Amino acid sequence: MDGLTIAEAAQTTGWTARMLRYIESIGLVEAERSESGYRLYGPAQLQRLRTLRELLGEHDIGLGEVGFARRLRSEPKLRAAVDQWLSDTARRPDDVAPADWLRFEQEKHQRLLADTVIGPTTTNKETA
Amino acid sequence: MDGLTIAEAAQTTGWTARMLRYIESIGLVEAERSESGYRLYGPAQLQRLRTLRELLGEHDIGLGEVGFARRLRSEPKLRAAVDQWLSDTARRPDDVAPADWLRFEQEKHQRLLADTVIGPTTTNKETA
DNA sequence: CAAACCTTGACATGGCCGTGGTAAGGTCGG
DNA sequence: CCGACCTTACCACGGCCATGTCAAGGTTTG
Repeated sequence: MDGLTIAEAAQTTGWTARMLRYIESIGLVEAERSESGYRLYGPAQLQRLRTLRELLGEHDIGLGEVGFARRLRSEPKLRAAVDQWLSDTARRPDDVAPADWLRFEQEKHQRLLADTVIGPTTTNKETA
Repeated sequence: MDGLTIAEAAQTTGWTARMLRYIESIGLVEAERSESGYRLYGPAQLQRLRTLRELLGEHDIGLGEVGFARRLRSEPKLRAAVDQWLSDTARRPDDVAPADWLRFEQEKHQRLLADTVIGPTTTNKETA
């Protein structure tokens, strides 16, 4: 059998055994398994665990964010959607609404209200 | 004054006024302000809010993740660090540890134990 | 001016995250 | 064979996230 057991790996990397299991459960750094099911950490994993620790320490992020970054890279569709939304920051749909979009939106607003006017005070009390 | 008020914007976009404020507080979609401080949503913001809603609905992510994605793009240092860690997935430091890294690590382990041996049972009871 | 809107700020909730602990049971090494 | 280790599964707890709700006070408008 080659590779450190989970407790040994925990010690050399600075995590706890518990966290090593957790880290594995969220898809970052998974260990090999011995025939009987014991986790075995090789040099690659150990290094990875150490750098992960550094990563979290230096920047203000958590395991969750790293996991999300991983999703971003493994799900190109998601990546594309998010990226597009982010770059869309200042794009105004002039082409869609000619000039008086405002009145348009407000009229729609009125229409919506009209449809909902059933309550007493008619007060627009957070009509969610 | 041009632009929808927060309640109007909430209605046409499907969010609640509360959430519009929250979304602004975390840096996504911020509205203009009238002289007296009222939030004013223009067509660009409205569109953005709608697409944001779609984004969250279609993929399984939350406002937090979008915020993080934004950080990734605005903090190149962070981006680089995370990206590097992620791509590092299978890189083994053969160059660092010649061949018997295992024994090396295990000896270090022993040394650590030796230094800590003070308790009674010496049991390696999760020596964290 | 009064009603209905807006502002910020604070408190409250339910759910998930990171973590620890423990129990029931298999494995390994002297 | 026994003690120390490993496994999974569960419960627990504090913290933060996403929301709601309310209070105190300004603004807009019929």
